[in-house]
Amino acid sequence: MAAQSLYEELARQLSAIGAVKRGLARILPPECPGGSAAVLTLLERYGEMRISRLAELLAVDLSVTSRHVAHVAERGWIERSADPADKRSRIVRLTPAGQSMIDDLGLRTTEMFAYTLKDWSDDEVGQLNTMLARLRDSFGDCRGPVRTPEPRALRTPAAEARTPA
Amino acid sequence: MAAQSLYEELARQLSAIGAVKRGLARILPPECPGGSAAVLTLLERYGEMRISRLAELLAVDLSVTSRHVAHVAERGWIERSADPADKRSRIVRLTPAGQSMIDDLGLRTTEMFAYTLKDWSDDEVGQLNTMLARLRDSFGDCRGPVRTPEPRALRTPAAEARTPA
DNA sequence: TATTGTTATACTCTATAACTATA
DNA sequence: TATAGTTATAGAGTATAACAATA
Repeated sequence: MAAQSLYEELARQLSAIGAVKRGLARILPPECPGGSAAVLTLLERYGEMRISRLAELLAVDLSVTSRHVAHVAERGWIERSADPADKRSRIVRLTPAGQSMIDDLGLRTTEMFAYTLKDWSDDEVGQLNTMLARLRDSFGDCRGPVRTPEPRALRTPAAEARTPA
Repeated sequence: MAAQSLYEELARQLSAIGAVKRGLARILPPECPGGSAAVLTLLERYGEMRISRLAELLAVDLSVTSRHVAHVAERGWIERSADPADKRSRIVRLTPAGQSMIDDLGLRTTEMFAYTLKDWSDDEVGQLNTMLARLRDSFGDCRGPVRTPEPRALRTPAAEARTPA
């Protein structure tokens, strides 16, 4: 629990951090926009998974994830196979071409940050990563029909959406 | 200059922080989406200014800023007056109604963060703010046709956009 | 009846380009 | 010729709702 001015400043910082995200997006290959890159990166990190799990990790709606997955699959970077345990589900898995794309993405990202963050130490970048991860965690997903009709109503809602496991 | 894995992790964190931004956007009044809120907030913080300066502070294109400004002006939250020093420019200024909206935004934001970040200390929120500001600063704007063909070209650009006071 | 995934539709934010009016 | 601002157009990302197939 911090002071109001700190919260308002945080809101400003988050709003402005979009410029950094756009800078990062600008170095991506035209065929592989941000949503596609996010899908590939998560599959590399966590291995094959169902699309619904991908949606949880991306923290976006399943419908959005389905579109990203379709885009990536059309380019041969992933495979979708039936889930033997549940015929409604499909398992998504990286292909060698997808791995190549990920390697390319890693090179681009690293080059960008190596230049822009050249005066940051490992420890400082690590701290930022840690705090961003904690922010996401604290924020949970906070989705669902909250809509803040009267701000006080915010106290109750959907913390349940954050217990996936 | 940090390790590659830290940079890739940072890219992931930035990608995922979108969920937090969307959570924040979800509590805004329907008439006042994120772009409008950003305009109002900057005018409160830095006072009246030209639209081009607003664009620098928002770190988006002037055309985008023009649209946000038009949206906000239509609702009576700001006034646009001619700049006596340069007839091409227009000076943008908050109205009392705009100030009221800002107060409402501040309440919503604070209530949201007070709930989601209730286990963060003032110092921790402050540290996150500081690091985000530094990240933006290090990143500069990195817009324009750089495309990082040779990173050294990046050294020159607009750090002047960040000397508001 | 609930869940997985797909698709259609709509909205926000953004950039580029073309245009005007000044400088 | 260059800059400030506007507008039109296009693209990426997202959410909601309706739907099909399966649980």
